[in-house]
Amino acid sequence: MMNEITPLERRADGGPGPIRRTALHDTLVSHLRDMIIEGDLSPGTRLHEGQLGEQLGVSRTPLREAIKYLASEGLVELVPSRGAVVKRFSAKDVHDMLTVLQTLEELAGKLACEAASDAGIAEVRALHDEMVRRYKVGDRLQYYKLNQQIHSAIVQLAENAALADMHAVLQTRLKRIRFIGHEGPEKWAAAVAEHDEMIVALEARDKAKLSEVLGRHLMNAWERVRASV
Amino acid sequence: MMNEITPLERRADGGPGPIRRTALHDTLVSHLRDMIIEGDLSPGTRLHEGQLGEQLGVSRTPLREAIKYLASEGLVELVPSRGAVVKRFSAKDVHDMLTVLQTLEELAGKLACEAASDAGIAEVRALHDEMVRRYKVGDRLQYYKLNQQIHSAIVQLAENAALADMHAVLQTRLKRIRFIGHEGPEKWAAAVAEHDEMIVALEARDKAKLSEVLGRHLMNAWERVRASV
DNA sequence: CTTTTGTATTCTGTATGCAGCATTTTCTGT
DNA sequence: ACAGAAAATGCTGCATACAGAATACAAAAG
Repeated sequence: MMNEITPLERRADGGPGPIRRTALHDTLVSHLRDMIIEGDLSPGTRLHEGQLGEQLGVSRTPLREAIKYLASEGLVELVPSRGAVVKRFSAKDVHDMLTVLQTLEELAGKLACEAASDAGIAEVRALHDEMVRRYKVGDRLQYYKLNQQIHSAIVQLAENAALADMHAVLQTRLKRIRFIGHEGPEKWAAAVAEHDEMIVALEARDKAKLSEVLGRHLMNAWERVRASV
Repeated sequence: MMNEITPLERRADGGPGPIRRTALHDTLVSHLRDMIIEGDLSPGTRLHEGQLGEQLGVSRTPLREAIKYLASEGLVELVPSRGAVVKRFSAKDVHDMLTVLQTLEELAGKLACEAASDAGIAEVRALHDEMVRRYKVGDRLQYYKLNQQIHSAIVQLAENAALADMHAVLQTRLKRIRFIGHEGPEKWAAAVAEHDEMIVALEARDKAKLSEVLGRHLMNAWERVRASV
């Protein structure tokens, strides 16, 4: 990754077309979040208000507001009188997050089997098939993205906003890690196999099974990334 | 509740003594959070930047930053071009939150039995005894506060930062509700009895038992508050 | 050469000002 | 009197400006 830092798309210019005048706050938050996740802002980096604001083409005020938002999300840390730094996660932190994520997904699995519509399940199946396709081609990036989407989709099926919130926060915090985690072929194959079990269990609405597989999947996730943390 | 809205303590004056120049941001966040929890700012209320800032004796800038922080925490909702309003929770929202909280506390119970020091457990016991004392006297407010503290303390014993974070967010969101929930004598007695089971299980480091009791306790919590939501 | 202290610069924290959007009030035509 | 339009008001969103804290640097003392 390590992209150049680019100014935000603002479309404040009189360009034609439907002006997506999305609130700057949201845009900034997403942008910064992505920069952190993708490693443009690595852990420990100080978020320099003046400099960063200039690079993004935004004044300090909305930038500071976005930083505060991300601080509450746990991606950056606020140091009094010294600004904000990108939070650094220890191996234990990652393990802890995965432990909680595991519990949440087990719950999501149970709830999803009860609450999901057939159409919803079909959508997850579609994502799954697409992911397997990417796996066979060896497209790691798209594989990862679809992988995340599937987990999020299952959580969505649970129809529990609080659960979705908590899951999203942890998943975001972990994205930076998972993004890096490059497992070998055999572990990758194992992960795909687990996903296969997942989708089958979901389609069968087998609560216990789905919950178990999701839990196991995340336990193994730790094994897969522990080396790189 | 419904206190007067008071200006923040700032100690910017040249008063003697160790100046607790705690960052204004943190102070503001806590203050606003409390105002929301205690009902000074009820759900649906618009957070008027100018007015509120004047009442608190703070300019709009830091106030806006604090609001953004609380938005990420889920206590307020940001409406583009129309500011922020205190988030309103439906009965389903509360139920969903309790469901997740239940799962998290079950996990916390298991981890606490493994990780807790004897001293840590003793502290929880002390809180528990104090709570029972308050119960017998009928001091509802202190009872509630100690109740919350005990749950938080058990989560702390689990030594899992991510778990503590998620738990804190949900507990904060729910505080507003629980604060209101005034159960009758018999339900109150039942709750205390459950707490008794909890502390015994914790002292015995009985993972399964503690987890089970915590889960049951929160299921019952829903029964206790559902009427008032 | 190392350490310390005073100064200068840089950055954060807070306040204020201005422009644009939303809403409400008022004016006008029927 | 009533409906619609236009003006006016109030508020948010963003930018800028100023003050205080922290850091970096440099000069002087040991």
